[in-house]
Amino acid sequence: MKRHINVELNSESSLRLPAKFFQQEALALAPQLLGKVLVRAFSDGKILRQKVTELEVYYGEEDLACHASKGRTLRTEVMYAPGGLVYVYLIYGMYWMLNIVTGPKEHPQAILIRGLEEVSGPGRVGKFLQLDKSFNGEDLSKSQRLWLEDAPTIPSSAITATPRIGIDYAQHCKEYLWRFLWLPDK
DNA sequence: GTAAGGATTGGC
DNA sequence: CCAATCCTTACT
Repeated sequence: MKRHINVELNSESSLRLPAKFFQQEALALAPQLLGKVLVRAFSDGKILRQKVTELEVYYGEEDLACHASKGRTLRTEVMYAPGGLVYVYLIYGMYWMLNIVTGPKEHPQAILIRGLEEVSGPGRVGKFLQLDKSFNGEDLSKSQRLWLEDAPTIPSSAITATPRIGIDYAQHCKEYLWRFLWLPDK
């Protein structure tokens, strides 16, 4: 008798993090997101899996470094959606930045994925995952090409917080310790 | 319509 | 140090 051994198929894995996980407030979610597995599946069957090692929080219209500080525009609209969607935008005309929208509806906030196990730098992350404009608004709880899977929580002793990178214009907000790094050997 | 500048990177 | 490269925004 034939048995059902292929219960856990790629994108249908029970490990996939649900929308609810991403609907926590960004600053509470950030340390939990470190160590989670980012998965990118291609139409030819190839799959990339990398743990998240570095990220930054962009929180609310009051945060001068957050794109939502410019108000609600076509570009920032996705950040006003409930957590679990992806915010992708082009910077310096060449790099696609991967952000995860967090928090409840109408509370603009997102987490920028700056580094993976074998990929350093947010521009390189986008290139590695072959992201483009079509990923903006992608639903991580349903997508067949990009999602996150659960993994053990990183102990706080292995997490370092620093100011965010490249936001010198953000006045007092540039001092916030909203960049989080997972340093496994610390 | 037009111009300025950016959540970056790599090369000189 | 600075060019690459183009989208979004804020002006006129």
